Amino acid sequence: MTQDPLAFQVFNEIGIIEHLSRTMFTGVLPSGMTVAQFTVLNHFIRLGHHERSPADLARAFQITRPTMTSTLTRMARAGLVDIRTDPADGRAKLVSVTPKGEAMRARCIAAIGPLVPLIDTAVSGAELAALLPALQKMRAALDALRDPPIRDA
Amino acid sequence: MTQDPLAFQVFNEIGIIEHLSRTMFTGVLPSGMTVAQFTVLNHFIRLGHHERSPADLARAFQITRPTMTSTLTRMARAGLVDIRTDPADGRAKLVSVTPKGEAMRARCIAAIGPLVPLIDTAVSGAELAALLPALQKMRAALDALRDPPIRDA
DNA sequence: TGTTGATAGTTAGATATCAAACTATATAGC
DNA sequence: GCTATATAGTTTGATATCTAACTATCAACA
Repeated sequence: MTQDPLAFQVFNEIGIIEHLSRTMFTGVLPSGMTVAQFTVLNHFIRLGHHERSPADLARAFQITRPTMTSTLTRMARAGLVDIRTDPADGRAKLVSVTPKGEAMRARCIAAIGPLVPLIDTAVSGAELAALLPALQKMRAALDALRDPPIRDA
Repeated sequence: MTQDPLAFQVFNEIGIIEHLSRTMFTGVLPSGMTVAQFTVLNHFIRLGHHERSPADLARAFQITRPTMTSTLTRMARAGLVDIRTDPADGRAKLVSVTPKGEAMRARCIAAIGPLVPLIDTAVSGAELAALLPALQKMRAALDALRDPPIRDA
């Protein structure tokens, strides 16, 4: 039962929590919305970005470019983002959030809000506060483990 | 930047760590193997189970039955598991790991082994030890948040 | 015994994700 | 200027995952 290295036990718990929280979030998001798409919308608005290239976004989220192409294509089809070719670089494109995308992000935030008190009943603020710095440190350490250190976007 | 509720920041870090660790694991697994399939093999062998129904497995991993059907179908096709109809229940099936499946599990364990010292350079054992109980508690609390409390298989 | 509701498994269709391979454009070096 | 390498984006084909809907079987109960 506990024959696993400590690290694997930790990763296992993290995997389960990730799965539970993702399911919880997805369940309350507006129909058709996904965590991945919300994350893109949220990234722009939280950081005040206007335009970003798909490659920038892929790096920021640590996903591959093909994955980003896929998600952005769907988001553009749904009218949540605009994509134009970068006038300064023929290879690149520039993505921006449409008003519809901003409205969708607001709807998602509103939908997620009620989860906070629910989570508070399950996990105390003190526990979360204690966990956060340890997780941040671990994330940074694992991040640095990968071959080419990548800077955030 | 830090306008998110504490819980969301924690979930965000957990999501990133999950992604990094999954990528790391998948990268060293034998070609064609996935974390999901390894998890099934490991579940049987670690717990000493002989036969389990797909529904049992789905419950144990907190995934839906269709997902389990999909993964088991591929595993059976690859010769890693055997699936037979349950003689005692016409609806159910019984899954067992084949010798080939056991060998594959051993190969995966061997492949994952070298990751341990690598991870140790990034995260100290003390940090992991401190994290584990907090994560276990959080996982249990989130688990209990879901509607019908489900007991482990 | 026969109907009703619960459970098991599957199929269909969707999204996110990856690796591999490909095209197009930029940049560096000679 | 030209070639070689690097970077951006896409396409293809695979897996895992979900929800919705469907079939089959079991179990409970009137």
